Amino acid sequence: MTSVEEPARSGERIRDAARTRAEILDVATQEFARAGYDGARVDEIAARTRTTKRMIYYYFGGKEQLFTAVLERAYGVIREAEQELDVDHLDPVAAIRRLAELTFDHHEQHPDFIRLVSIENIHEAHHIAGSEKLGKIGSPALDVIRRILATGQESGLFTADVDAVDLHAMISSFCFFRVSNRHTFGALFGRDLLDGAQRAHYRAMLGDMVIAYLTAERSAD
Amino acid sequence: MTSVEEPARSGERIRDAARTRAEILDVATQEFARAGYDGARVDEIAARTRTTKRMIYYYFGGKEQLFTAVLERAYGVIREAEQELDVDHLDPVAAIRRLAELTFDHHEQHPDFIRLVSIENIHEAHHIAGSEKLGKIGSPALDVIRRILATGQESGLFTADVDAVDLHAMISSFCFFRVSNRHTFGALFGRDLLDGAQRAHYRAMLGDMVIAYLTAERSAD
DNA sequence: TCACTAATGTACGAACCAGTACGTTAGCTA
DNA sequence: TAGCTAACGTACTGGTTCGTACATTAGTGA
Repeated sequence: MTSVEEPARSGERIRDAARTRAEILDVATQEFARAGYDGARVDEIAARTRTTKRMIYYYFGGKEQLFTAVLERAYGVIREAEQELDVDHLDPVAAIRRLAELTFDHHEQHPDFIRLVSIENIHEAHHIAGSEKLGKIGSPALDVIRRILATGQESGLFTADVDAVDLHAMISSFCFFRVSNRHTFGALFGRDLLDGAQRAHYRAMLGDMVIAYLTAERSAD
Repeated sequence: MTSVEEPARSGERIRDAARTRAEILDVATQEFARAGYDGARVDEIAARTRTTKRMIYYYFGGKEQLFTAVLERAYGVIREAEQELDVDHLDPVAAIRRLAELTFDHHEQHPDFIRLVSIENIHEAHHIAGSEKLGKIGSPALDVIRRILATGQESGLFTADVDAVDLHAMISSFCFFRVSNRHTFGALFGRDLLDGAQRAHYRAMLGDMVIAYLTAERSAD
C-alpha cells in the first residue's frame, strides 16, 4: 500500500504528477480506512500530503471519486496477490488448505483493505457500482478454486457439491471476520482474534474446517 | 427494534419521558445503521421523531452517548433472543446444527444490528469500551455452546478440541459476513448472499460445515 | 391550588468542511 | 528564449451540523 518512494532530499520542489497522485492515494487510503467515508477529512488528507487540497480536486474531482480511486487500487493489490497463487502442483486437499492459508495471511496483512471493504458495505457498494474498473471482474482466486474443486470432485475426494463462489465465501467469511470484527469481539469476549500466539491455531482451524466440509461423508442428497 | 407503540390518535401532546426516549432510540438506530456514526445526522434523527433535537441532548447528552445507547439496546435484543435458546434436549450434533441455524436466522433478521456492529468496529469498539453495560458480559449463546461441546466431546462424537468462543467465532463469521458483506460480494461476484432462493442452501451449508469440522477424523495431534 | 420540577420547544451560534475562484510557476517545445 | 500548458498554491465561501441559551408548559406533591 506504499507505492511512493520517498526522495529523501527535501527542499527543492520538483513537479511530478504521478508521484503527487500516488501520494494522495496513499494518504487517502489511510485516512478513509481510519475514519470511514464520512469521518475522513479532505483537509486532513491534504495536510498529510506534500501537496494541497487543490490537487485532490485537480486529480480526482472530489471526495467521492477519491474514495472510488482508493477502492480501485486496493482491490487491484489483492488481485495481483491472488494472481501469484500457484497450487496446481498440489493434490486437491493440500491445494485447498494452501489457498485458505494464503487468504488467511492476506487478510491479516491488509487490515486497511478490510476496513475499506467494511466501509463500502455500509454504503451498499455504491462506489463499486459506479466504477468501471470494479465491475464483475471476479477474482483470480475464484479460477483457482474452480480448478481445485473440479479435480477434487472428479477424483471423488470431495464429497460436497459446492461451487467455487460459495467456497470462496466460506473461506473469506472466516478470514474477514477475524480482522473486521476484531474489536467488538475482543471487547465482548475478551479474546483477541489477531493475537499472534493464536495465529497458527486459527490458521489450522480454518484449513481443518474447509477440508472437513469438503471431504465429509454426506447423507444421500 | 420497534419498541414504541403508536397511540394512533394525534393532536394532544402528552408528556411521556419513556416514550420520547424510546422513540429517539428507535429512530437513532435506523439513522446510525443507515449512514454510519459520522454520516448520521442528529437533526435528521430529531426530524423523524415527534420531539425535537433538544430532547436528544436532554436524554442522552450528545451524539456519542446516543450511539452508545443504541448499541446497548441492540446488544440487549440479541442477548434476549439467545436466552431463549433451548437445545439441551437434542443430541450434540442436532443441538449444534440448531444453534447454528438460529444464529443464521437471527443475523438475517437483524441487518441493522449487523451494520451497527460493523460501524462500531470501524471505530475500534470505542463505544463498547466506554459503556458499563457492555463490558465482558459474553453472550448466553456461549454457555449453550459450552454445554453442547462438553457433552459431544465426552461422548466422543466430537473429535475437534475447539473451545466455545472459537466455535462461536466460526459460526458468527459465516452468518455475519453473509449480511455485512452482501453488497460488495454481490457487486463483485454477481451473487446475492441474501437471495431467498438460496437461503436454505446457505443455511444447510453452515450446519454441514460446523458438524463436519466437529466430527471429522483428526490426524493425531 | 400553588409552587416546583421534569419535560419540552425555539432560535441561534460557532466551528467545521467540501469545494472553488483566482493567481502563480515549472518545465517543455517551437 | 519566448510562450504555452500542465501542475501547483492561496485564500475564501456557502452551506452544513453539533450543540446550547433561553423560554415555556405539563404534571405532581404539599
